[in-house]
Amino acid sequence: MNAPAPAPADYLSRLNPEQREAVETLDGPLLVLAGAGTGKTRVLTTRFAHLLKTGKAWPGQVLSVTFTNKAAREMRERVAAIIGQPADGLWLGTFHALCARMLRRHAELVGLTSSFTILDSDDQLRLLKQVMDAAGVDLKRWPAPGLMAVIQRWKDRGIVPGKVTPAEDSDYANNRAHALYAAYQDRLKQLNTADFGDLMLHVVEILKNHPDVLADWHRRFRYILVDEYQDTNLVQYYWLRLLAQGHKNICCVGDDDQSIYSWRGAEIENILRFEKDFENARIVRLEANYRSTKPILGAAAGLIARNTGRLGKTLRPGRHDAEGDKVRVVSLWDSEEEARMVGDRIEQARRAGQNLAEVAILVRAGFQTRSFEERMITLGLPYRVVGGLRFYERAEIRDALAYLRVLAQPADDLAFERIVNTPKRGLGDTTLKAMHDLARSENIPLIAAAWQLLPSMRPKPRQALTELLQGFARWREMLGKDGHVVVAATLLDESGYTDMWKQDKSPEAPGRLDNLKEFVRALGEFENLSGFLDHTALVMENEENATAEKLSMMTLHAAKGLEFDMVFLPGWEEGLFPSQRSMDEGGEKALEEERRLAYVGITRGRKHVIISCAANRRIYGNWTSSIPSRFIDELPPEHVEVEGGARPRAAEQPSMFNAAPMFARRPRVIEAPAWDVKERAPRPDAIKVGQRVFHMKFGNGNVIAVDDDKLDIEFDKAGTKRVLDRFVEKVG
DNA sequence: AGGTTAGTAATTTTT
DNA sequence: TTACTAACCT
Repeated sequence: MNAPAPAPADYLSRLNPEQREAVETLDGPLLVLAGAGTGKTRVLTTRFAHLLKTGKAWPGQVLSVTFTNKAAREMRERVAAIIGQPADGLWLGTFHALCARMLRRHAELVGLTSSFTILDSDDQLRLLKQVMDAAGVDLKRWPAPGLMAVIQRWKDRGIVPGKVTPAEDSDYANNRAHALYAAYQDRLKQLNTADFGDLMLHVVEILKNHPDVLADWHRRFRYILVDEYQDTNLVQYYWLRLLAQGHKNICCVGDDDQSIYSWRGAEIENILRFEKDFENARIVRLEANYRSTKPILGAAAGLIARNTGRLGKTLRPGRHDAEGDKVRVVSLWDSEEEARMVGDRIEQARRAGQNLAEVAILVRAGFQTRSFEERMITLGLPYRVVGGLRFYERAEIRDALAYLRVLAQPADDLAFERIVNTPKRGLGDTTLKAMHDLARSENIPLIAAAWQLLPSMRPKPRQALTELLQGFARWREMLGKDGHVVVAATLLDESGYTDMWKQDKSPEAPGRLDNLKEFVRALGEFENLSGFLDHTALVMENEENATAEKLSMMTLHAAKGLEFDMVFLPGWEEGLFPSQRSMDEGGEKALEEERRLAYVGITRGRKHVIISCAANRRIYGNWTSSIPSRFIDELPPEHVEVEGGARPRAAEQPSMFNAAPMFARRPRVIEAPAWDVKERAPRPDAIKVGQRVFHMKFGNGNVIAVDDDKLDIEFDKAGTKRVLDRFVEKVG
């Protein structure tokens, strides 16, 4: 380790000049702007190695932060390979895992003990409901999830209950949001628990208010590495800034063009402001892309150039073999035809030898996968849907976890409440209410209240409850001698929980029993119960058997960081993508985020990208017609090949009739108009307001507004719709 | 206490 | 269309 740095190190010679600069600039603040596919992970891990090889730091003196457990695991593996030993003692992990670790050491400074438990989102909501209920809030009028979102946003911004400024306040529940926030935080402390947001919030408070503690951490961490910096929220930024104050050696890697989580509290300003935040900061841009073909890069670059407020960065092909097919844009009549088109092309590609594991369908919203799933089933093409419910979020796993939590922490009211009547024991609202009342008035845990209430209960519930309480006493005793795995299995059997699913006739029941077996097995990988419980709270992920050759379907959000040979991007229609809802909420900023999402989608593809839009789509049971996404028009034509009737909308096309105000604001716009001129030029019999028309899906109606080729039509039967003029015929 | 039915709402979700 | 919740009945 102490060996002098070897001459031109071998691992450096494999890097391109900009990557090398990012690796070798070790001291001082550094922002690495890493475009998609430019070797970000390689830079991150090589930099870690370089820190060690140059003797600048010991492994334990480097703090490496990621967002996902997956990224943390990958980095850990690669670092372990570099240092030639298991990377166990390293400070490498997700923001939340690292904060949990720090908080365990200083818990008492924020009124917790070091054995605090971490709440999952389910528990958070139930607890908040109780708090609101106790405060007399009408939960129908003010649903708890709304307040939960407000509180989470506060926590994302590092705001503790006393510090809610009027500007940051919410009028939720008649201006009681901040009071309820305070009550919720009190309750969390009483239960010795922290929710996800608290992990960051508490640690930042500690570092802010206890200079001695902060100095300790400064002594420990000489170098800080941050991945996906564009996704950090304010409290994460505060945390990093506090920790970096000591040595100022902070290296943040990210891409402002891939910032797609603002709705989760991420502040793109963090990355945009980097140079101002950290004095004498350097910026290195990684722009050589080793992943995709030229047309794919050209299309992506042209699209993202429409965004304002970028740090600026243009991907260029880094490979010599980057020639390839143009990006295809296919327009179809309806969503069923779209699903057929995608299925057919995948089938065709497979016949040509394409590995299905390298094919993906990326959608804006989860529900869109359904029509593709149906299609793949009919065609017999194997697929997997990535995302959705994660292992530890399944009801049966949460129930089993709740049993174990009561075992480990009898005072865990939320867990006890969850399982007290699961399986059904005849203990309903009335019994639960009595327990709650007693627990609150005596200030004791629910389970203690339950013991006290036993004598006064009616025989039937009394017997059921006695059995459960004695069960816990017995299982807890077992824990000392039999080991946690045996106890867990016994507990699930004796409590009647497994029987509940064995008797369940629903088609999911067998799968749930399998999950429970897997759960007990996973438990065996941990030395003790509390280690396992921490893991499940922080590592909520699916372990995928990625071995099988299946095509993948997922949301664009879930696709960030992945790559495929062939990528389908369906549903590029106004309203769906960009999402109307987003734009209603966030305006121009939201539109830019949608555009970044489109950019992320296109840059997932190595060789083939197929974008499609459907003129008609069934949404919530009824047919809705839509027009192609503006993002289709924004693709540089020279990199795109259009199939079907998709055309750019005239508003953004140079023409004698519109002055195209958008061009004025956007200097870096595409020059060439050359789409399919033949198709759009002749429109002799333009439709006017008041014209009676017929539409294949909606029947007859009257035109009430005309916007170039888009018509607003009041249909006799189907209500008012916006459709393209080419789908209607004049009547009368 | 628990099951049934009617009404309503509906993105994205790294931890 | 579906999925979840809240009121309603047994």
